[in-house]
Amino acid sequence: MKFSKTYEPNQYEPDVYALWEKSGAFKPKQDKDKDPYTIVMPPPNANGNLHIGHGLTIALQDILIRYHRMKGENAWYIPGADHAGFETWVVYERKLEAEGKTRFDFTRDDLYNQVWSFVYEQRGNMELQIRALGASCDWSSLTFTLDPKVIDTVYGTFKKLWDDKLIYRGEKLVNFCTKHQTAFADIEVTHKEEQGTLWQIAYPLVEPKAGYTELVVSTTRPETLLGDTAIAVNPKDKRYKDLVGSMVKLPLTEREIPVIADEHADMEYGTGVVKITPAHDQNDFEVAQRHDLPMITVIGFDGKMNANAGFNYENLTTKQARIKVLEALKTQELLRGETPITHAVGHCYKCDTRIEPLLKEQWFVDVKPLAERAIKVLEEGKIKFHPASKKNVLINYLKQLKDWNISRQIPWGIPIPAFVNVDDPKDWIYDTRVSEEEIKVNGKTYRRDNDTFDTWFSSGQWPYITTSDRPEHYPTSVMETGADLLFQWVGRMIMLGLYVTDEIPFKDVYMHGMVLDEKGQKMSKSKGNVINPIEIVSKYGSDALRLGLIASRSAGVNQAFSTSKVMASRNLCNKVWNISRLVQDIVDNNPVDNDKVELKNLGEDWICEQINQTNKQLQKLIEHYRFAEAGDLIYDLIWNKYADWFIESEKLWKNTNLLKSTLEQVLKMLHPFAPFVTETIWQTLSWTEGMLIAQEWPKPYEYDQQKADDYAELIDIISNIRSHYQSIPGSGKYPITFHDDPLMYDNQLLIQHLTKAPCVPKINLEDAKGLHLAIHNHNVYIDIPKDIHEKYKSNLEERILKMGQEITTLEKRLDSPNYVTKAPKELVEETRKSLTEKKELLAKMKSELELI
RNA sequence: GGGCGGUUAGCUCAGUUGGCUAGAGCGCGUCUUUGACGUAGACGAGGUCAUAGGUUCGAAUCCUAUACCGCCCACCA
Repeated sequence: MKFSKTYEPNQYEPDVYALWEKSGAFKPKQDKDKDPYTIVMPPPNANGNLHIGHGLTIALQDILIRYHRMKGENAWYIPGADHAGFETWVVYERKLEAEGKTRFDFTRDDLYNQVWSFVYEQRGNMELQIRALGASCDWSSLTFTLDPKVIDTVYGTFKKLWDDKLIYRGEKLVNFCTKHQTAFADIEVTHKEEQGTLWQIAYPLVEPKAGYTELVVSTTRPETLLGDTAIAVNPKDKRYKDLVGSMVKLPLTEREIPVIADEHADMEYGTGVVKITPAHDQNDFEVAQRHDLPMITVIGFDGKMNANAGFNYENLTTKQARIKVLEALKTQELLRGETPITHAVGHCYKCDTRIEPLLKEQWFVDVKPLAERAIKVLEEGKIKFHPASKKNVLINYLKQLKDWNISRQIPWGIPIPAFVNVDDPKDWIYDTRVSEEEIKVNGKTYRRDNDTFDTWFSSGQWPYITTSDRPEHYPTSVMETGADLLFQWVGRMIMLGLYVTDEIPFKDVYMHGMVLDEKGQKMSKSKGNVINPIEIVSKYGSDALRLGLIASRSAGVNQAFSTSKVMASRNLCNKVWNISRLVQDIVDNNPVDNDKVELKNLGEDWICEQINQTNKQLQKLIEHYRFAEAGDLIYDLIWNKYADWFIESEKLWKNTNLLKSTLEQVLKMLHPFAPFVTETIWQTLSWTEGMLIAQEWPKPYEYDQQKADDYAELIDIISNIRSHYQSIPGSGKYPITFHDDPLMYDNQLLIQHLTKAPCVPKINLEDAKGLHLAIHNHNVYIDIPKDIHEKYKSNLEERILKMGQEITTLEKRLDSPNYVTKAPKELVEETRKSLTEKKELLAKMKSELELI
């Protein structure tokens, strides 16, 4: 293969990925002497396409995996696919709807099979996209969330919770979406601020008492009045003290309900009297439990009023019922007023339907003991969080966590392995024969629960399910996922991990923020501002997307996507490509018959120093999850050091073996960040063997520090000369002269080459003329004609002024006795040194000015 | 109501335990057919680090308050 003039990612990426996959490089080594390093990929929706957030996730995880693989660890990156219960179900149900069918036309098993084939058709897409992003994951260990081993483990956990009495079947208020016909966990409900109305309604006392004939309550949902079973006042409320125990007439009905005393009633709010509708309000439900009140359901699962609401209201939607109730109240002169309010209302996160709290029998996990254990390990710092602040956020969440409803009324998911006695609704048994609708046990007939598990109940067990074949990889090394999943996923993995395995599921948690659109807005299909990662890949290359995504991004912070960063990254890839092209060219034209790497020129020690420093720093940054800084660092090495100085210098020196060696090191260090271009180069270079992905992380060079420092001085000298060349009036370049300066003398050619000076002769001191530059301890002259020198005077004066200011600053600092005594010695010493140097420079510049 | 985060160059953002002249990319200006790269090279301009106090020899960094902007959680009827 030859190097083309520009790097065309599309031409190489698919082949390179195939090469890696075929070679088995993605499989973890089984070397017992090496540490395992494990990352479980958060399983993308098997049915969906990847979004830009996946691009970020995979970039971060793959950087870690490739780095640790090169460090010689047994790196294992485990891919997954999520059946995404509710998400996929919504998509499928829409499809059914389009075909004029509903879920009720089929049995659960039929539906399950249909969705299975539907997902199976789509699944390849997602996996291809993961490949396009360069994920070096072990495909042979891909786990689908409905694989038998997942279901087995989930059933085992359910049974263990059952036996430990941490699972119970309870009739409680659940968050119900009447459109999707399923319940949700609390965390899945989206709360939105809404404008509403607060109506004041009078409930007449059966027997007037203590000067009252009626009590006025406030409500935002008058239609639920039909299900009221009490009204409550605060026990400390003196106004109503004597009324507690009295009965009021429930408007629009024939019922009479009691006045009770409960803390829930807020004396400050409205009249201080609150209606209690236990079957349709979480607080009221709790009040009813305390006071043993009846619960009357007046809204059905279809979102319409039911028979309990009375024949006037039955079958009306809640909206219609509200209007009718208000009209009736008005007619009966029981409406006492209305005020507009803003309040938070729960909505279905998928279809935005208002969530209806309804009484329903469901399976609940008693989370308290699980949460307590999780809180303990978190407080002990056993799991490190990036960003660190997420730890306390999670602890606070776990402290107030309520019991977890794990039943979902959708067919697409893991069936709950529980059966109920057809003759005794309290008699539930655990059995995994979920494909049978009815089973017989001990002569009794049991009917299966048709519900499925909440997806997070199975995902919450992901780390130990996916690593079960190689237990040495559990606990996993790091859980990298989106910050939005802290509660619903990370928290549950910790709780369930501790409960089932007695171990933490992962040692570190790294949470990335959301990738916003270029304007900083959240991406959404409805806004039409979604960026497709695969489009970016085809336009700029996978490496460019990765580097662009990690740039300027820190843990947990939402940040805009930036095309300019992607382009800058694409340019870097092209730069490395061209560096390699040149190096290959030099190697071809300057063959050597050995492979001994020798440092022969100043800049060679310097580049070795720079590579070593970058290597050391890079490792530190990756290990601390500072990806953006790591990306910057390697960019800086390649572009500003390797290409701009070393390669430019090597055009003169042509140290073939060193060029080979340093290029290899640079490619290795860049590889975790830009795997495709670096591997493509590795495969194209004439002398490299094997695959870059499987190379060892580079070892530091030995070099001469003095020589490296000398070259750093040359860089300053050359930069200084270039800068002056630009600011000297006119565009002419003039000879650079010096006298008695070994560094200058030894590097005349280099200086000439890099400054494009016409010549760099050594002269006698008395012949020195023109512009005098004093850089470090070097006296350099730019031999400009006298008239131009005159014009240049103001420039010199400016520099003198600036230098004077710098000196004053340093002097002030050193004059302060506190600084001298309290600041670290080295720092003070450095300040002194710097002051002396600057003073010398100033003197030189002043004498220079006098000469003009 | 509770909690978390942000405010640094024209734009998007870095800046780890306080320490030398506060950085990057893009953008901007001037110059450049150099043995690879114009997706390039050289040079340069641009910041009172939101505001006000405080701690300190020293603050973008720590503390307090204020303003504005985001996000998350929450049953206010």
